[in-house]
Amino acid sequence: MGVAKDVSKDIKAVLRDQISGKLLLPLQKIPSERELSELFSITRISVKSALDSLEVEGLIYREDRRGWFVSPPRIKYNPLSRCHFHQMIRDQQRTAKTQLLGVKSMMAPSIIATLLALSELTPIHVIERLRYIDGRAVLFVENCLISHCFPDILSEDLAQSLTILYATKYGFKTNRSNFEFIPTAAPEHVAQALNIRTGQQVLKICRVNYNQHNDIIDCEFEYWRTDAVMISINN
Amino acid sequence: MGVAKDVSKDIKAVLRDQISGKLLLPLQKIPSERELSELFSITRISVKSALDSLEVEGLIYREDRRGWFVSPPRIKYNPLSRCHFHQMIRDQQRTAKTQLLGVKSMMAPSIIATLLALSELTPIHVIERLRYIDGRAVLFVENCLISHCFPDILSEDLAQSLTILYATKYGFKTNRSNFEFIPTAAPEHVAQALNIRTGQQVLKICRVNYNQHNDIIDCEFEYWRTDAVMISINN
DNA sequence: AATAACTGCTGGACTAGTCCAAAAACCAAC
DNA sequence: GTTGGTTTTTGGACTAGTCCAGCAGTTATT
Repeated sequence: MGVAKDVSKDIKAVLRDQISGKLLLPLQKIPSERELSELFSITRISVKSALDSLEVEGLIYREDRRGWFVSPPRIKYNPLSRCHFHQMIRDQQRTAKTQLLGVKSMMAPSIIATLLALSELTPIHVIERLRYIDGRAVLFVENCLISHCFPDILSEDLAQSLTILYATKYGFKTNRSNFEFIPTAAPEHVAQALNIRTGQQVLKICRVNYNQHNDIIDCEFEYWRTDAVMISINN
Repeated sequence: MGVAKDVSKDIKAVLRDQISGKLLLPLQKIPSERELSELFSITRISVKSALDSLEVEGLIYREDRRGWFVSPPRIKYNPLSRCHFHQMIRDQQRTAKTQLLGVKSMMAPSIIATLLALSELTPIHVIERLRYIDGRAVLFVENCLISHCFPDILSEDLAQSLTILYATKYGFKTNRSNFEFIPTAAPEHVAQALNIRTGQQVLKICRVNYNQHNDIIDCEFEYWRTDAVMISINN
């Protein structure tokens, strides 16, 4: 889309300034597109364009038909630390919440089968969850578990940390993981859950987990709102 | 921007299909926005919106006033492997090129000083380079070196690997590094170099390098075209 | 043969609207 | 007090154009 250059340079600079100057605080609402277009005497399309650009930058985010809001600071995600979601968020003085969206049991589709190194028709469980930080839905997670490794797991509370559940109920420790971080667009079902537009940018993380015997136990697809996270690695 | 929903769903699906079906090949040009708008009987704005969305997905990219093109496969970037850029690209059967954009010598601004753990006014060299994969500019790099650690470095060929230069000329080995990966928008000078629009999404990588004595020797800012790369970690 | 000027094509930026659907606020009826 | 419509507000999607600037290829000039 027309990305802000001349007319919208103004409004971008003003908003950026207001945000960095703490006049607009995290989670606070920004005036509506129509208001801004009147304030700056430009079309709503140009306003949208400027807001889009600030959104890419990670300064603001939109909620469908609710308005635009200032983004809170990014969470630091260290893939090398064996720390589960709630712990990580708590360590950064933020509050976390997990909501179970649904569970499906099915035969592993080919992409998943390849990732999990399954050679033939194998049943898997797919657990879909939505994670919140400070009350805002920022992460959609899809876990694919090899069913026979986790008998009876569906009767457990799946809103808790799966890593902990693996350890306590099955004696599995996540020994190592393979990660892939891919900036891409949100697929339909993810966009819907995160309340963003289909095709909007997200950070996709594909993760394959190995237990202490070096067996693959599950894989995970995470979709983060890009303004909510940064990857941090110290080695 | 209006992200593709109804009218533009069509055009998105068609292009996606043509690309995955290899009817449109990497680096190949897509029909112009005006042509597409006639072909699908929709406005150019709607076409733009659909193309924008495919761009976010990483399937296509634009070149200013030249047209839209199909993205080649992403490069896998493993931050834990001590492998320099040209080596990494070669290992993936692609061709790399580095172009020196310029060198500045200055006092470290506060952000850099903090990163490099400098306590007082310290001169640094800033080396700006542009990296190409298969002839396409995909990576803008800014290296900030503490000047007194690298006497006379400016007389060297700076288009080669700095890691290698550090080792051969100064006996420095990059022992470990801290990384931060941040999906954000391209600043003005980066956008210009990469030939993308200001404010377009990029993957920003901040990296601080330590030598074998555990001293910070330099820091680096990388800005990747998001469709050109994925981060891959195995541990 | 080299260079400068022209020209068409491309995306960039923008104006001025319209219609729609979801969310939220409001208000009246129960 | 709660429920259930109605109205208002908000962003989503779209139409139908305009003008501009950079790129590339051609043509005319030197």
